[in-house]
Amino acid sequence: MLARVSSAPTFRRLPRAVREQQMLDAAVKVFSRRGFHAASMDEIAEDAGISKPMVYAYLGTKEELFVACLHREGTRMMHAIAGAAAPDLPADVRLWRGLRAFFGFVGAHRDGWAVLYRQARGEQPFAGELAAMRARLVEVVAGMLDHALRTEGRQVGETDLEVVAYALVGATESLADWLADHPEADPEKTATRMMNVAWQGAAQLLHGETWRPPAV
Amino acid sequence: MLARVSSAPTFRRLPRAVREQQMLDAAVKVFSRRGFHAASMDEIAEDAGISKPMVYAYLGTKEELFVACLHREGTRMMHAIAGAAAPDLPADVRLWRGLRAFFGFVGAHRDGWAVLYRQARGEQPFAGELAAMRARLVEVVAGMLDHALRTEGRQVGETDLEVVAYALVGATESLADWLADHPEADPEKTATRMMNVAWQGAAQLLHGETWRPPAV
Amino acid sequence: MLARVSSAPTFRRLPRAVREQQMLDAAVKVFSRRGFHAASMDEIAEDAGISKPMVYAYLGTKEELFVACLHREGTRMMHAIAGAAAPDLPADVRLWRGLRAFFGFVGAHRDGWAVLYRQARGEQPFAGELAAMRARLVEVVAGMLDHALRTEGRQVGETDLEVVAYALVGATESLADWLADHPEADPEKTATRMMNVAWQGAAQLLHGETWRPPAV
Amino acid sequence: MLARVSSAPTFRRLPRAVREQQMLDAAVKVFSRRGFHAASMDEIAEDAGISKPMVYAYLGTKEELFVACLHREGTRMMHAIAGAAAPDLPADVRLWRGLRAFFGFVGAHRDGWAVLYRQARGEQPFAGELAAMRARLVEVVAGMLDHALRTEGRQVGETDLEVVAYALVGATESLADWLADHPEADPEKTATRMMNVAWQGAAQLLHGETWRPPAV
DNA sequence: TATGAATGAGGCTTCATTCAT
DNA sequence: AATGAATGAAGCCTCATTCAT
Repeated sequence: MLARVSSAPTFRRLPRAVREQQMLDAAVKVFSRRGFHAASMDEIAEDAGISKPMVYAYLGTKEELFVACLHREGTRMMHAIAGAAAPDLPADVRLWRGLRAFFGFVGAHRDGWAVLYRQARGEQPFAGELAAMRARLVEVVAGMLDHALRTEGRQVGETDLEVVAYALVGATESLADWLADHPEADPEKTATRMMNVAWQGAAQLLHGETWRPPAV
Repeated sequence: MLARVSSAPTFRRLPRAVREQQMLDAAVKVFSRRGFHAASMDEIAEDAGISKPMVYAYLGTKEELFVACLHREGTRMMHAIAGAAAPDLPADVRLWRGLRAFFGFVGAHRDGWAVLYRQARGEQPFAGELAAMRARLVEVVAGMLDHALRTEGRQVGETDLEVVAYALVGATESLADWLADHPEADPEKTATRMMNVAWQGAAQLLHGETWRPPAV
Repeated sequence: MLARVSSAPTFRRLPRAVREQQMLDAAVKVFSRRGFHAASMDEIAEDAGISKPMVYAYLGTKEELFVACLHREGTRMMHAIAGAAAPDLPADVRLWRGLRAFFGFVGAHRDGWAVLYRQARGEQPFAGELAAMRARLVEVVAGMLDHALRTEGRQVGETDLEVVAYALVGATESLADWLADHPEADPEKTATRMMNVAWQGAAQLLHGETWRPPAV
Repeated sequence: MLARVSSAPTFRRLPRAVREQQMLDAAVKVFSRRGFHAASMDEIAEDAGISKPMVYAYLGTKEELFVACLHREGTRMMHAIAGAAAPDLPADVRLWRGLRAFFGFVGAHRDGWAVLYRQARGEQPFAGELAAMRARLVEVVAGMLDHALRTEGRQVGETDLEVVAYALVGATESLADWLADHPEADPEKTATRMMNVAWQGAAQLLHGETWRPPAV
């Protein structure tokens, strides 16, 4: 009987950290392609090249897995932004760099982050995770606006600030969606457009030029 | 477990149109509360006080039912807006009235429209339906901007227009979400805030004050 | 083309009440044969000649199904006993008739009740249901003892009564197990034996002949 | 989800006998708390502070492990009883001491033996093991009764003896259950009560006072 | 000796959808 | 017109058990 030739390095039995990343890669891919509900744990496991029980052992429930995806991708995005927009720069520069980094990230992960994020908005169980992420963003943006306002010697109610920040974040998310749907679009150009809308609008507010509803 | 329920003495043999509205009411309610996937045809039928086969006979598949909901609620909203913002008014007045009507509608259907809409964004099968609705909105907004621009003797590339309109619509949707989540918030005030962001930003654009990325 | 001959009465589409009994019959059979855990819903459904979803629709979870079995069989047994031991008879006659009815029932359902009951004692989720049933029995027995004692002009502490009743019930259950495992054994004879142990022991107690631990 | 735990700095490389006892301790604990099926090898291994393959290497299959638990605890109990009830004592003294030792043991291992035993009664695979243990007990009790009968110059059929012994053992088990469920109860008092029921009842039988079913 | 990595198999449960009355 | 009865299909999750280091 011929000796069994040792098979080429098939890379079985990898350490946990590696497998976890493989799983998350697969999960992001499948969740993005199919959506949370239509995605099946079977497909994710198969795509990760591993058996289902391992996915459960390492990353838990389908929901927990989705949250883990959100977490990893969200953290990556946050890092990309934070690395670009240092807190000691002037507000407009920070905003611009932040936006550019954001759209750059989204553009580079067109089938990862943006789609994932879009899925999450509609599914109740992820409200918490998402709210936290968006809250961090809103807070940052509101902080920038507030800082700029104070520099101009002005001040605005907290709710006003929050709502405006919310609108800006919403507009940005909306453009991110748009970008994800238009593979040929240029992230930087999109960032510029958003900057135009955002900054010009905000600039007016900063200068006290408030629009008021006409007397009906 | 299917409980044995004594059938309620409801009115049988209603005309089809009435029954359909009852079903849609129930469907909107259940879809909003549970989300598309978590909603079950059983619950919808029960909530409508009717048997499942009737739902299928009248409104088809679960997906078709959801689309029907989207359709009815979307149409109602469009009517509300269109009725408020006559096309012969000046752009700013139209925008204001449109926004006010929109947020008024969302505020009045906090658990209907906004939630439904949010659900739909994440589910692939409804991309088409939603894209159509948003496209109509974007088109209207872009038209308003374009009209105003031309009045000023200026003109902007089509993509630019679309993207800005997209941003405005996105910001508005975002605030609609916020409104849906804050039952105590005042729709009119929210509309005012949105108007501030939108109009001030747009106004700058209209006057040619474009922000440009700094030379890196 | 030949007309399709109407198939012989295959008895599809039976009313709910009938199907429920069929399911319970199958469930009792399978649970008894395999034990709660080893029993599979698949086998139960197949044995009942129906699809699994119907079982869930009518009788709920596996646990709920088991409880339903316990309930039905327990109730039947209680009826058998109650019908035999009228409350206006003297205590010894009641006890005798009750025991005879009990062992008769167990003997007639050797693969139903006794086995089911035995399964239930070990599984945590059914503690409640079982405790309730046994409590009813213990209460009845204790009542009989108490009644007899009072007739003799004597009285015993409540805990004493409960514990003695518990012991009698335990002995009875034990013999029921024995009977279930010995298909050839005669229920009536077993009842007589149990009566001997129980009544003679109780009789002594009734006459105040208490055993006391010797001085160590 | 398998949490990433830094391995505790336990003592490695213990002698086999020690490790086995650790495992059995853990197994008894987990089986008692969860029941045979709900107990997982994972939890047992973790509770024993050891990896799963070791459990399999030392004690085999889950079933074998359970049997090993039953064995160890049962043997301990038997020793406790045997040590207390020397075979050369009079029957009543033996019975009393045996019962006292038994309930003392159960009381001292409320969450070990009694619960384990209760689990085992319902699970088919352990019928054999349990039957053996109970048979030994029944035999001992029957022997005592027989011995006492012969002392009185009387004799009873073997089945009669077995059944009566079975009833006594059943009553005792039942009270053991009761004791396990009532942490505040006093084992010695429980033993006294059982002795009353058992001995009084048996005593009558020994004296030939047999109860007979009335001619119906 | 000791363990982290890995999986085959199988069970429970749910749901959209349709049939027969 | 209307519904109770019925199911095929599929998904999540868990677990006992073993391999390779």
